[in-house]
Amino acid sequence: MTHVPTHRPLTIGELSERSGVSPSALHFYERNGLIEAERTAGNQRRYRRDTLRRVAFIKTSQRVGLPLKDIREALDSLPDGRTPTKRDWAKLSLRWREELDQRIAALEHLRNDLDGCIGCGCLSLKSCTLQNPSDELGASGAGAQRWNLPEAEAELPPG
Amino acid sequence: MTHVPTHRPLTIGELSERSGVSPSALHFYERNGLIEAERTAGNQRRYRRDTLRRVAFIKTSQRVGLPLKDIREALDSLPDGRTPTKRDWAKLSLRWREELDQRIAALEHLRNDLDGCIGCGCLSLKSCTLQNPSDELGASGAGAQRWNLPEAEAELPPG
DNA sequence: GATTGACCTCAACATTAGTTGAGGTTCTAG
DNA sequence: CTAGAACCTCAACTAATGTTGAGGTCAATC
Repeated sequence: MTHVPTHRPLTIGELSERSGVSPSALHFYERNGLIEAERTAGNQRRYRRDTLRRVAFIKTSQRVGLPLKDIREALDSLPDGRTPTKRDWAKLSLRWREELDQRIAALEHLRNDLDGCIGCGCLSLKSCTLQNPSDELGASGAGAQRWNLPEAEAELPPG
Repeated sequence: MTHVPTHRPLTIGELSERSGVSPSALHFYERNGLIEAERTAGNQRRYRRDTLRRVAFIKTSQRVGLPLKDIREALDSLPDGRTPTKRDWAKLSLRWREELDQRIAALEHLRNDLDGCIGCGCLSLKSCTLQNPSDELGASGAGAQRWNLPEAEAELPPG
């Protein structure tokens, strides 16, 4: 076996291949403060190996449905070691879990409404539950959620 | 009460107010073939009243997570009466339900994986379940919804 | 020392779902 | 008839999440 120094930093190609994230996306993450890299004398990126874990965290968070902005905040909130440790991950993943729970609950609620409306066909803007989602997510808690819901119910843009 | 003729077509302002969809969005839907309108002599839009139902259908479909493209296809697939009738709605809502089921299942799967990984902290790109999505959200991501945590106010630096 | 693949930056484009604004017209109430 | 609200079109912009390409440099190999 060739001796491959385990601590050698990763090139962008290596990080890309190992993480499954394209180089252009890695550039993008860097521009947006999600990851960082040292540079060689010739200005090429060299990633510390724990960047792999960082990228893994980003990917998982995206799967949960979080926008990069929030993921960045989460990462920024970590003690300055930055890349999530086991302990960090445990904490953050609990938060992610709550988000997931809410998301699932909202979809299940919608499914219920949908079931109630199949065969009804009213789709009434006034009375159909499906058309009046506001109480739904409001009731489901924290007031934190907001999807593409029609907040326009209250107000239309000023003429 | 003033006598308001029930069959008078709707102006865009009326449709907007009654549907909770902004005029600009209605324009947008029209440009994309989701709704249509007749015009007055002076070129203003007049919507048949069943457009309300059509817009309701669009909104609900969006809540399920479908992109407009798919919603348009569904509408286009209807017998030429176009705006979904009760019967149409029953058929389509069954399809929507399947969509929803899949989305929910995918999220639940993810939640399971997340639970399995809390405290594990590996986030290994090779072995962690979380890092190896089995075709879950990746495929169904067409209309993947994003939920914004409202407290997240920080901005990403300009691209 | 030349080649070649990997890398660099910067700008533009892609997609989805719209919003905003400028500049002009129509409709309706008084 | 006129004022003002509502409407029209068209273009440009927003936001998120990147991708693509042009033009040029670096690094490793023959």
